[in-house]
Amino acid sequence: MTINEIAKRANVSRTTVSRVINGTGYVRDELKKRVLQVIEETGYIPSENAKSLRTKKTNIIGVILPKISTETSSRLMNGIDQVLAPKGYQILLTITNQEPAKEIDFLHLLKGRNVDGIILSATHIDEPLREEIKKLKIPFVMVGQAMEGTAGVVLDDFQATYDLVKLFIERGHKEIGFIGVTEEDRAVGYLRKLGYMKALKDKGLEIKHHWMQEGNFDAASGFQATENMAEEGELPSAIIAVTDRLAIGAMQYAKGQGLSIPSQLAIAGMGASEISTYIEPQLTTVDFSQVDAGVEAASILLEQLSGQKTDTVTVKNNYRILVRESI
Amino acid sequence: MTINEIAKRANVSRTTVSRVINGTGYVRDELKKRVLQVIEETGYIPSENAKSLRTKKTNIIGVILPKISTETSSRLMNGIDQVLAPKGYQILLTITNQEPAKEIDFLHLLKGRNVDGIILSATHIDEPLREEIKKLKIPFVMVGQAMEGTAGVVLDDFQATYDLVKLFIERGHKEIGFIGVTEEDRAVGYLRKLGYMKALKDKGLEIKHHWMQEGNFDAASGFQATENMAEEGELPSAIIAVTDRLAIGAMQYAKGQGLSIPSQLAIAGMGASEISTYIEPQLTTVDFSQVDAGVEAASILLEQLSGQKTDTVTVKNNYRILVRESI
DNA sequence: CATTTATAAGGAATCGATTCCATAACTAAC
DNA sequence: GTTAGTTATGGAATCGATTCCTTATAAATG
Repeated sequence: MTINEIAKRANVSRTTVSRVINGTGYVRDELKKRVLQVIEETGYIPSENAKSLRTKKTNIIGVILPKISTETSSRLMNGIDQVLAPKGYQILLTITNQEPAKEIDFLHLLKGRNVDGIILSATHIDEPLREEIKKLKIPFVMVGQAMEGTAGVVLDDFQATYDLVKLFIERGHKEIGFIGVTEEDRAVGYLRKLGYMKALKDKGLEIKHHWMQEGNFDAASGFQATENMAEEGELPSAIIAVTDRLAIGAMQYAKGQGLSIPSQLAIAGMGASEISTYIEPQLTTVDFSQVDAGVEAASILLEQLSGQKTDTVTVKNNYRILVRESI
Repeated sequence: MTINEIAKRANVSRTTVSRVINGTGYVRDELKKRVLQVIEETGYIPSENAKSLRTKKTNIIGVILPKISTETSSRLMNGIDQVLAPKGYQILLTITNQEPAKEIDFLHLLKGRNVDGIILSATHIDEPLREEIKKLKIPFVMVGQAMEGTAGVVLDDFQATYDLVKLFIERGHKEIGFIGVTEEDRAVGYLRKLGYMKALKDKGLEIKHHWMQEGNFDAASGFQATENMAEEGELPSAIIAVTDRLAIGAMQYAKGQGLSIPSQLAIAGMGASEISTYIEPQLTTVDFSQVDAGVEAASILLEQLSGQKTDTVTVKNNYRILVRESI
């Protein structure tokens, strides 16, 4: 079924059919009825493809995510969709599975698909990627990472960690351990570590090497990291982990050793995962409100789409420390 | 930048440029080089849009999900993407937010976008939807729900629940409570309840009315449901909840009452959520392997895409009961 | 009554690709 | 030396819509 077919059946020109569908221009009531009738009968659905070839608007937004099965990503998507769907935009989803090269591939691919805009959730960002982004020339918003001259929503990983450490210090802790991840992950690995170190330094506390451990992203490595701390010297009185899962691993270790939380070992995570509310004791964590970040990113994109110059807007998304039983 | 522009700059016809890009037909090496050079210089990316208008293939698969921020959905997406991405397909994602009317809207929308195929994860399915699916005429796979004459991947909610109850009975339990959800959710609400009741009946156990409670999808309602059981009579010796969160609510109630799990109250959930492994005691649950379901659904779709007649294939996805500390 | 102006509808160009068809030159075969 | 096959290229149609332009009638204005 094409517009030509409809035109023929309704005995009008395809121009008229187009007018009826889009409600533009003048069409006699009688013809309009006839056309609508035929459309109804045939179940005709206009080809968005052909339409957007002519109008140069696809109503599709490309989204590039590092992973899909994480609370971070799905919350972000949730926020993005909340804003985009009511405006009639669909989401073309691409997932890099953390492979850096794919980010550039997908940028090309999305451009080739003539998407109206792109939202990129990047875990790291290097020079080639920066280059590609600069030559994009279509509405673009980056989330999770800042980039000069590009609109973005950043989560203040540095400050959040800083504040979390400060909270511990204000509560009297002087020995604060840290379980991080690889610095290749700029936000979670690098910036959070920096926030931790800066806070200790500012408050005149010693940074002990064995109190800084590194895990990957699962609970087992949080357990291991805590064990390492204990074996390489004394356990601190408090531990901050850069993800909730790592924190839960630390909790498991503490429980296994018969240490009471928080009196003998205070523990905090980051990310406000669902688990953090169900674990016992309930885990203190930082909520980066990823949903809001998605909403914000999509909103900025919509502004760009409507022609406003918001290229260099960088919004810092709010975080909240959720103080719960574990500290 | 269009193919015409490239043709002009390379001083060849657009036909030749097309041949170079697609590696079809005959092109002199010299010309090929010249064209590639120009493409490189200009950063030209062919319009998939124009391409698919002509070729009638978009390499896009539409996916309709009830929600995005659930482990079920993101696991499913994970599986789908694993299969589709390597084959060069992109995913156009639409989210109904549980609004039934949107399923039909999105079906139309996706068809209008000329997607090559559609995967629908439906929570319920009524006559209008059935009608729409029948007139689709493009490769289509349904997951989570079976439908006559349509390819699909189903999770055997009935049998899984049946088996879970059977397991309890084999372990000596004679008083088994059930926390369900609204029957409007056919799989989680209706089928699981049926499985529970059938198992009790088959084993000659009494179905006590107050042992069958209904919650929504959060832990609080699981807590509430368990409290109701206790207040309306005696607590059973075991409780099966249709989601892990409900089960966790039940656990919270039990802990609050000083009941030891599993000796005084055995508890099992369903869904194999991440939390289930971290909660204490670790929750016994049913893993429906949603990732596999996604893989399976995408694979069936690929078969249809390659022209095979797999319209009526319905694959039952395997489930596994994960026996852990809570029973 | 002549001349705008609003209403109404269609013809044809256009968007950016692919692909069928025609043509030409060169090589190989009988 | 004609015929057939291979290599090489471009012209033009096509996909399914939108939109500019033209034309025709009817109503309104001076």
